[in-house]
Amino acid sequence: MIPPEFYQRKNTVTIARQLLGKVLVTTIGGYLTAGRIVETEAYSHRERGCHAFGNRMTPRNKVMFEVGGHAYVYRCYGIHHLFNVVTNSSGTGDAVLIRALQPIEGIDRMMERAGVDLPKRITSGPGKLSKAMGITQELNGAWLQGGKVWLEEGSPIGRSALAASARVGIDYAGEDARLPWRFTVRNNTWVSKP
DNA sequence: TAGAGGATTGAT
DNA sequence: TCAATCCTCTAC
Repeated sequence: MIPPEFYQRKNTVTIARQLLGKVLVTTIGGYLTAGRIVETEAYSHRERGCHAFGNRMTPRNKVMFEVGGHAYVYRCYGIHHLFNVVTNSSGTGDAVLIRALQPIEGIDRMMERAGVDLPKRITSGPGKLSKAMGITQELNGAWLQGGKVWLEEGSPIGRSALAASARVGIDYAGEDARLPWRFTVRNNTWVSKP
């Protein structure tokens, strides 16, 4: 299990990069499901793409201001749940969005939850991967050290296999939308299509 | 308290 | 290209 210190470092962008290759595990509903992280996005309170921009705290995003190592889950477009890992120190407001996984354990269960019949369709985006893993807003604020959800060490991603690009779906962030803070595993089938 | 809009998805 | 769908935030 990855210790709290991993999440509590200052540089959220570095954490987002290092999360690639690690394994997200949930035991929701009594079923073990796990997937290797192949796509992440960093969000810092210093830029407009982030819910916590300008240290703005609301009932929705208050978990982002907890100390690194918590889960931040929120509903988007009234339909989808998005799963984030809170980073940095208490009161900062940084997080990393998990956008795509390569299924490892419980693939049948994940397909059933997502309502699809092809493994490839399970995690083709942040909304669907949350559904497949059983992640709901009940996990908002969960401590990522066992219990229902946590991360494990996986296979590290080599420098040549790592790609950085602009983040998705935050046009409203203006200049900040162009920051190369989306990290993917190059040529990996499971990375979401833009 | 009303109104606008969103870190998405899948069908057209 | 666009609707689904509902919670959250902002302004009045």
